[in-house]
Amino acid sequence: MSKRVYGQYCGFARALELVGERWALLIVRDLLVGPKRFSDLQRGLPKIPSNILTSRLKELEEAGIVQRRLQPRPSNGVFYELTEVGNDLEDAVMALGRWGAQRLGEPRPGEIVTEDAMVMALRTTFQPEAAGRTRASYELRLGDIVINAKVANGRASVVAGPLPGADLIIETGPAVRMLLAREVTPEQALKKKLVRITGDPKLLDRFVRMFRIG
Amino acid sequence: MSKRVYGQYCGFARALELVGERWALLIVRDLLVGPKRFSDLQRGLPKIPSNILTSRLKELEEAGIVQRRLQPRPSNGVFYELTEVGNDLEDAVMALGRWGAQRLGEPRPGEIVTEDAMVMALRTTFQPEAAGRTRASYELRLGDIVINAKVANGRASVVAGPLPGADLIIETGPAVRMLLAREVTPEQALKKKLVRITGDPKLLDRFVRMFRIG
DNA sequence: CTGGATCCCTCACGATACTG
DNA sequence: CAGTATCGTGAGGGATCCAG
Repeated sequence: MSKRVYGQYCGFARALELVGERWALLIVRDLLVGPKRFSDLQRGLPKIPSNILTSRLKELEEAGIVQRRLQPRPSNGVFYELTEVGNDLEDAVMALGRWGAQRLGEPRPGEIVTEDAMVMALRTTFQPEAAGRTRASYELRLGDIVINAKVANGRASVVAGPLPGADLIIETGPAVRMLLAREVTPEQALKKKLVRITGDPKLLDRFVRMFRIG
Repeated sequence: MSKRVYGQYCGFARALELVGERWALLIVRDLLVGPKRFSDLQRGLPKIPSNILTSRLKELEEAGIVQRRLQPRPSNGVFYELTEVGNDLEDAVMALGRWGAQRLGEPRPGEIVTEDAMVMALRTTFQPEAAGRTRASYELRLGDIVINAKVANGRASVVAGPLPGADLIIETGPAVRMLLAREVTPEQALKKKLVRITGDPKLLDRFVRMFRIG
């Protein structure tokens, strides 16, 4: 990493030296959702070669962004988690994600959706002002990916996994992007079967007001 | 660029595909300050090989982030400027710059400070809440780099160049980082001759309250 | 199974030189 | 000024192998 240097005394350049390498910020993105083991990261980043993952993790660890933790029992093994410094990258990751989401377009052949990406996408698109005093919980299903979001007090908590008792269950696919980007209305999306819901349709209206692209 | 792909249908991954290549975001950083010609960019990024600059500019243009403009007279030639899409990267650049500035430390041997980097650094560190109703103008000199900042209505306009009639002139060097990071107080900085001012010292206190790292 | 290490191959990157 | 041309290197990609 010491060779990949920009030669500028500048915070932004320094940031790129630390996390600008290929794959590095995607690893951070997944770790922002929660600690993970090596193989979890591989699953979330199917196209990363294992040697690259190894060296990125080592670099991120040396940079003080990630730390290894030996899990006791059960589930012995090594876990990787963000340090506080690493967690501070959240703002930057969300800002870039927000920008990218606006230019996402339709999925390209072979592109996959992962659980962590979806969690971060929802966190990224959350609009606190639009939430107001809303209090609602959602379970969002995309294929076999299930995540959930709880909105309260103008904040959203988005994590992986199902949420029994959610106010609304939304079943959808990659077309959910069109919904969040308001290229279709909730009505249209339901009619065109881009989404299927279990619960009060009004909660879907609220959802697209609180989580949106652009 | 089409080969350097992450295979994920995710806004953040898409963003990295568009601007994640080495040097790309540094070019964007400089263009956020204003349109530039090829040689201006080279001057601001002394370590970038010209062929790399060429191909990055081409990629950024194809991605709709940068546009070439043929300048009529005077100063015939090609100018590069950000499109609106490119300008929308400002939030992300500032967020990353803010993170990096906190881990900047002391300059490494051979590291340089450029005008554009300094302009963006000041924009990045501006804290609107701390500005309040302040109305002040500053000229900041680092070696032969001169930039200026005007603060009014809770907003700061930071651009390159001198500002005749500025309320305060601050002459300093890379040690300005310690000041913005509040590792030294303005008093100490003046006493240790890390900065020299022309104008009311109270304006320096205001300055470090409005522009700060961390 | 997890958590890597090792090998090889290729192409993108980087340095330098040169040109319309 | 605004780039090409050329060429060497090494990081990234992909497969395979191995230890606990």
